[in-house]
Amino acid sequence: MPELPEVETIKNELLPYVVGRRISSVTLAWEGMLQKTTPAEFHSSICGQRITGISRRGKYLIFSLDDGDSLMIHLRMTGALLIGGDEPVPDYTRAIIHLDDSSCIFFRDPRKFGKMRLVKGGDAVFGRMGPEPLEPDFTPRVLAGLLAKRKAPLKAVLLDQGFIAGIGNMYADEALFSARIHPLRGANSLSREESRRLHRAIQQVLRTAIANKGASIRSYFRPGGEPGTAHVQFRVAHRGGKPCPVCDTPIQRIPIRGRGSYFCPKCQPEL
DNA sequence: CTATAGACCTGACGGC
DNA sequence: TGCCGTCAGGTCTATA
Repeated sequence: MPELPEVETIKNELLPYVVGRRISSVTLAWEGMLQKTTPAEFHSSICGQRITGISRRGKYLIFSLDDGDSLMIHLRMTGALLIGGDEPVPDYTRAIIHLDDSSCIFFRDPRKFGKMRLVKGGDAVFGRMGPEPLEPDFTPRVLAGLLAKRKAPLKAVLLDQGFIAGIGNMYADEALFSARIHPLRGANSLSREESRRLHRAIQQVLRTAIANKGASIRSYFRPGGEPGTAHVQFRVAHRGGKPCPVCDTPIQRIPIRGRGSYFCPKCQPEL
């Protein structure tokens, strides 16, 4: 499932294929993926525009278009953007963005959770969104300040995009393991030392995953169709019942806020 | 303001 | 073999 490292990889690998290309048309196989736009409005706005760049904010991809509009794409759980030529359309393709060199981008999404939105002029609009965890302004001090304001379980807080942008279920678990902190700890209960460890763990886990081109734990594929390899290094995420790589204790799985949360009960003690 | 529950979706999987 | 229930989780919306 695409989180920050996966979306970053998709952006990086899509970029050389689409920058400078003009969008000739868009085929919508599932109109429910459009947000705040009718299909007619969407088509008339997007067709003919040239793609000048792609950026990422949290888990959003933003395609910049040459008359100042932005195409925002969120892949949610099972979305993928695949570079296509004249091969048959992949299963579960919900939209096809046709480009002027007769290539295209397939928006494949088995569960239909993914969203597209065209924003006219100005900056792309997001909901409440916290700092980018890999930007220089995300300092240990900033994280400590944010944590102090929240008393919900740390796991729930890390998944809140208004707290930090881009972290999802897998990387929240990996970061908490790396920092040796239990996922149910109240966010405002961390010591200065623990908060510093968490800051370091978040950055290290995300950077490593980007270097490995993302984690293909379920339906994530890179634009060329290849999987990523970040999941090979996962130490707790989706490893329920398997031995902890540090102490051999079986990895536990508990639901927190409706999400499966994996951790080592010995390396991440409750108190 | 924070916190939480439900809705959106459908493939995969276990039990009978 | 097939049917059915349950689970997976990112984000938006509604409610306390």
